[in-house]
Amino acid sequence: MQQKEDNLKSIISHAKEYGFVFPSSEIYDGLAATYDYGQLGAELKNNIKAYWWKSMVQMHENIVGLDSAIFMHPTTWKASGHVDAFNDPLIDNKDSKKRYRADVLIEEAIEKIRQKIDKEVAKGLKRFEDAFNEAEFRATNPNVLRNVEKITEIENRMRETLGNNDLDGVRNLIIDLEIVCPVSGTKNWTEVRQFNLMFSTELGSVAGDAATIYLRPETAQGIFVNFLNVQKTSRLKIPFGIAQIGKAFRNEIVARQFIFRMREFEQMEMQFFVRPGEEMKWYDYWKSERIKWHKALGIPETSYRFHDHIKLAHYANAACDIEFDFPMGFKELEGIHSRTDYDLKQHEEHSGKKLQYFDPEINENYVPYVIETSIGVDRMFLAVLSSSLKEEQLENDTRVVLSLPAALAPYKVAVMPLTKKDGLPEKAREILNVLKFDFNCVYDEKDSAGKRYRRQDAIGTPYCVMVDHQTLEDNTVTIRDRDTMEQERVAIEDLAGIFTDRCSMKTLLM
RNA sequence: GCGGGCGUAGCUCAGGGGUAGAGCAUCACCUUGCCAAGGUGAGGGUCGUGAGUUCGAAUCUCAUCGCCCGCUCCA
Repeated sequence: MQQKEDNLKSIISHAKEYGFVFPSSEIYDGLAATYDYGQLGAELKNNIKAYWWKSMVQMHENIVGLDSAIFMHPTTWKASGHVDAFNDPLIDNKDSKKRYRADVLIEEAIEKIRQKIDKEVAKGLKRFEDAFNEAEFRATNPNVLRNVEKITEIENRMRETLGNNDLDGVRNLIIDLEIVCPVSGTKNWTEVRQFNLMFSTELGSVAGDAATIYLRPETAQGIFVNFLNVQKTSRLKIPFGIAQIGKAFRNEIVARQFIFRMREFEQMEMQFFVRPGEEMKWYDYWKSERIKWHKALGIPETSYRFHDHIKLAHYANAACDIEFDFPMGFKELEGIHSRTDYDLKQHEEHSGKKLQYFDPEINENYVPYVIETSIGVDRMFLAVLSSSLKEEQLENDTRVVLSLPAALAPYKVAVMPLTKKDGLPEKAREILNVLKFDFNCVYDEKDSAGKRYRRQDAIGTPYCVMVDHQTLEDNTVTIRDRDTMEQERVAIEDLAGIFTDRCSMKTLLM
């Protein structure tokens, strides 16, 4: 574990030192669990997304892309179940360690007062028997009135504090009511925390006139609400898929472990619509497709494993994760879920619109079933980065090398002149100016050749082109390989072809 | 949320009441010219932030923010 801890630490500092990932707003001491991608991180992240997009959208005739808005109609989240499932103010009792819904505790306290009133009424009934007028008693008895007033006051406070999201107010109410934990019997309460996974904001700039809307907690719903739009305009027939890459936001209680769990993160999701009854076939298909996508990167296969869900979410009839061996152990990298027709049916119900497909093959209308593949871009980034960063023992020293899959590397080629004179820099720039149309290249002429190689090793550049004196004579250069450290001499005119063969996405997709 | 550890230069860290340090990195010049760490010089830190104690705080105290780990939570 110590080893693992050190691994994550060294990844974090390497990521910062070379401009992959910075703590966000660092000059203001940072913002919890928020990170910015630096100059190299942005390249790597873009390449990861490009690999996914190419493989999912452009390599499949029956999958198309989508880019839906982060803001969605609030009813979307009612339909998806997110509003109800994650909207509770919770409070913990420090002694019993039990967690309660704050509003339920208060309501129970109100209920107790109600019972007091009922007792009072029962007492009155006993006393006056037949002459008892309950309505009048309730309207006049001082004890009852006092308790009714108390309830009204509590209810007002509860409505006000919960409505304003005034969690301290909710806690004060619990303290004032002297509510005790049913288990421990103590009043040793934590703060009240709003366990709503969704971030909310207001649409419309006029206060009071504004509607609360949410930042999407998953990109999937943008696909579901556009299901018919896409299907009708694309002429796609079931089975077909809609893929999307985009930001999602979850107000996690504990966001941690570097970029593994952030409150703002990016997802790559694909929803595959199938005929009901055929979902398990496609579920298995996508399980094998997705693991293939990962394994094509050349990361050791032992770094991956499937984890089948035993307890299924309310919407799923089968689900598994692809787990990756991160520095902190095997954790979820991608989820593959058979979501049934739950989402589309929910949206039909809440919108009143039919979200069905007419299947000409069987001459039937139905709500399609859905297989979802959902992978976190940031997690994929961490997976690639952590599995690539190595310290290698050489004969007389060590080198830090980031053995990124060439197609994902920020720079594909570093072009460098052996010396800063004799026209070598000019020649090197000439080569770079041709290559840069097809490959992200970097130029470096400072320090010794060895040192420059090491610098490129540290940022994962797979190839270095060295321009030397022989270049001026016969238009050949050497290509130095990051992983083997070996060099080969090739003609300048062959460079583009060689790098295409070795660095393009095609190498991963074949 | 609880418990533990930590915060000093871009990175790794030393220092521990009396004017801010090292290695690497960066920049300039020289040297060398195919696997880093040759020479000379330079830049860079109000020691996470804020209060307090003190003649004096990076150092002691408190609070706060942030990071890492474990538990918890989430799925």
